[in-house]
Amino acid sequence: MNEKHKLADKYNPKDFEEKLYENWEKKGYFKPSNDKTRETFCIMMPPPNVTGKLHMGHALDDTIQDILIRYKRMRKYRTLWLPGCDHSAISTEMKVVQKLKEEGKSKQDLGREKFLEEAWNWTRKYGGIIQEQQKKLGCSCDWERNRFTLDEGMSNSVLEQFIRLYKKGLIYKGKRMVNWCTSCKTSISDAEVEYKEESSHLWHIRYKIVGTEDKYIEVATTRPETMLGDTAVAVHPDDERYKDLVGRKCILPIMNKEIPIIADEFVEKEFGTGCVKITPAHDMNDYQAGLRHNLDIIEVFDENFKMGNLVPEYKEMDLLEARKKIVERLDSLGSLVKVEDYTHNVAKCERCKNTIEPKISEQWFVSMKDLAKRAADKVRDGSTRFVPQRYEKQYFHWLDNIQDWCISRQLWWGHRIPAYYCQECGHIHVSKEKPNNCIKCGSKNLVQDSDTLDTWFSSALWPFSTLGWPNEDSEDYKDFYPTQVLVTGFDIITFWISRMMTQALEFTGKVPFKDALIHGMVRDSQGRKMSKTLGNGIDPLDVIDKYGADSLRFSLISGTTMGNDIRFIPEKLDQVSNFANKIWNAAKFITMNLAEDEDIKEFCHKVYNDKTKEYNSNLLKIEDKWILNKLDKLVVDISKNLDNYDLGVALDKIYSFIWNEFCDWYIEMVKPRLYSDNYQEKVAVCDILNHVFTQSLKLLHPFMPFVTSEISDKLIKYSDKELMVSSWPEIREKFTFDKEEIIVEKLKKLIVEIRNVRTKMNVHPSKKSKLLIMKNDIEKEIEESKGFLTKLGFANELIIINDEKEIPQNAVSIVVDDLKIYIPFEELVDIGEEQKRLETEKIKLEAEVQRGEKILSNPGFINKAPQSKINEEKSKLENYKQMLTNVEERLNSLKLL
RNA sequence: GGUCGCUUAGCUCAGCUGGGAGAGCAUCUGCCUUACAAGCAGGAGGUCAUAGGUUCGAACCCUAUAGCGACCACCA
Repeated sequence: MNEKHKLADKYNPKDFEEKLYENWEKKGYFKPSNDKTRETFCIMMPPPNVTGKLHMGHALDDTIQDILIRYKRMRKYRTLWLPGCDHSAISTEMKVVQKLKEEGKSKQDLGREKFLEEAWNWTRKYGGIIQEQQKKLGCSCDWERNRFTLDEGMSNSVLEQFIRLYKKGLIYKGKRMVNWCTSCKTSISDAEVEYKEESSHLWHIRYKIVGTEDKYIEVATTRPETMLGDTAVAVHPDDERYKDLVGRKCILPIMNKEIPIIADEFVEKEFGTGCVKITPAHDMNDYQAGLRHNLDIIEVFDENFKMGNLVPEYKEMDLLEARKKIVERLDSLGSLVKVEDYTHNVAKCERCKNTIEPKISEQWFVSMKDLAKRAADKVRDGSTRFVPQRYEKQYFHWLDNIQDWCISRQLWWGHRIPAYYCQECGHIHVSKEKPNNCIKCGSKNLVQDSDTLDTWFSSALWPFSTLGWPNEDSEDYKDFYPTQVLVTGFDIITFWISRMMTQALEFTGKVPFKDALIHGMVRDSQGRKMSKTLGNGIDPLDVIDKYGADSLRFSLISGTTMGNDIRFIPEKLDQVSNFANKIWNAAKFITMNLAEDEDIKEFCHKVYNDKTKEYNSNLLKIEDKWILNKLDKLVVDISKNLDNYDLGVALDKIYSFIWNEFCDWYIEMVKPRLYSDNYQEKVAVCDILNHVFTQSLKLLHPFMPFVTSEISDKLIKYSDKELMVSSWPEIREKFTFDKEEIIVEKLKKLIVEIRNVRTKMNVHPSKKSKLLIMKNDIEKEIEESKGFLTKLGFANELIIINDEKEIPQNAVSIVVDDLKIYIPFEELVDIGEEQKRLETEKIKLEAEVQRGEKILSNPGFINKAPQSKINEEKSKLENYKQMLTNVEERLNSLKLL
């Protein structure tokens, strides 16, 4: 026996998963085919953080992509799944800063050059861990095309992008109020801010109205320390309470300064006292109001967000401490009216969770309005499609309300902004290389902007920069762009999808992908987010280690719908293990029964002709035709599901085909032939078993690549192709064996009935009896199916009878449709029980008949339902009537006994 | 406040354009049947959140309500 045929005794994923992967990679199976006549199918992997580790979200994302890629590869598309990593500016920089801090050093101590060196070292050391983990998951991506957002090519794309946008006037520099992370010390975009509820207080402070002795205007604030920088108090223009105060002035306590009382629509009358203090330097709304009313902007804090020098007493004081002091002072001045408890949302940095402060600073922006409109239109006209469609609303909402995109970050790790400032005349040069002289004044004293670009600025180019853009003649770009589908979570529709769309349309004139496939979030078994703080995260690597990658993949896909969140239920893993084990055992059974090599070579592969794609009917028994027909239909179904991204449905179908049809029925049906003395028949059975099983494994392969390959590659002796590079089963338009399928389904029902009757009569399985079957127009098929009918019907003999006279007087009759079977009564133990059983059945059948008659007498149904439906109901009714008659007959015959 | 989603068996979820309620797990009964006890064969268990509407017919379409969740905006 050839070594290749041997499977291990038990399913143990550790024995083969890693080996298989290495082999696939070594053989170059992940690379796109060289056959350029084939249609291409390309997915860009959303680049994970280079510093990241694989979590369940990635596992889901990668599994979905791998399924699609493997499927299309087997469908003989020229598939490319391009992997890569993102330099993830803030989080990497944070980690390196942290490391330096532990060594007692700071970023500034090192200087930019050294720091970057340090960051690169760090990246090389810790980066790429995630890619090793993706390999464990079985991701069949082309590692030779692996990209990193900071590599040379990608950096060049980014420069090109910046310069082109700048020259077009779409990038500008401006002074704006931005979100400033006080810990990362950089601006961040709106999308990177998250809000957290905190309990605090609402301080009511009164400002004395100028020209009065004891009239005050009362404001409510959560940040009393900013009052030093107030430049106005605002009320709503329609607020009757304060109407006469508008235009007057009040006195800012502590500062003893007169500030105006203004009216502005943004004030909500119902909130607090209806009066707002305006601090343009430290609040987004106040800033806007300040611009509208031409107010002074007075900064209260210094650049480190300590108190500034407005009141020398507070200089460099911590903000919270200053708040305390100022409140005390206001209290002593009699300006503090009351303090309320209050919970409100505080802006936090998404990355470092520290406080965000609004800050006015000079930043680079991309003007988004026109770009956004184009991006939205391309989804509106269907060029790019969201799956599920409902997510396009989120996309539209974002783009229709777009703000300009702040792209500069005060970080070092990233793409440095290619802007050079002349130190003499201040002229800004934007170019890839540093110019030698200022084109305006000729000075050689040029200094590059110290800021870097937002991470998403480079990610926005991912679908085409990875393929060689801006070189539009590059082979990959020509071959694979635009890509087919982008797979990602709904959380980055705004961050990423919308930006890829805008940039792709601007630079390539095409949408970057046809479909945006959006999946949900993986949650814990109680539906909570997996998070470090809760400690409820499940490490996919642990799962792989314990259950194997296939099990993890299965548990993430089975029974789920695209776009909905997924609860990760550890118990599901047991289900998969059982399934894998089931397949494993089926494979063992088939290998075990395979005839010797020489004979196989002679006989096998006659049942299915690879070239004509036809079955050789002469060699097929009825049950073979049944399973083949089912298989053919399954192939069509699953292909359709996969094309529509209904992965969960597809997986569950193949699962139940393998288990419930192939294993539970077909293998059992075929056993008598397999154990028979007719050698030729035996080999034919092996051939069909082999065929059906390997075709099923192909269908399962995208979902569970390892176990299917291990089995198939060891089982299929006659194919040179390994499973992952073999062809998808033939998708047929017509099914050859519909008739046989129907007959076998009837026989199955019959067998189930026989077993039921026996069970109900407490007949032990080991007890065999005769079966008599009434001759009808499918006699030939019955004859053919004698083998399995006998085995599964617990019979020692099956006799076809022609005449009712041949029925033993005391026999149990079982009727399914037009099939009638009789079991001699002597084995039936308890007549009373049988009578009871039949009576219950009679009641059921009577109900069925009633129902059928009711429906068919419904004029609405008869007039409006489709004819096929009506016919269906009619034939059902006929069947039930027939069954009812039979039951009644049997009851009568029992009574005679 | 705006938008969207979810509510189906004890648990976790399917249910693909309206036509007799499904799977896995759990539970119960009977089986060590020579691939598999990680198994086989059966059973029980659901007013499909609630209330209306459309329809001959609704888990599915429409309208409201409730609970849960997400996203966006705002939160002085």
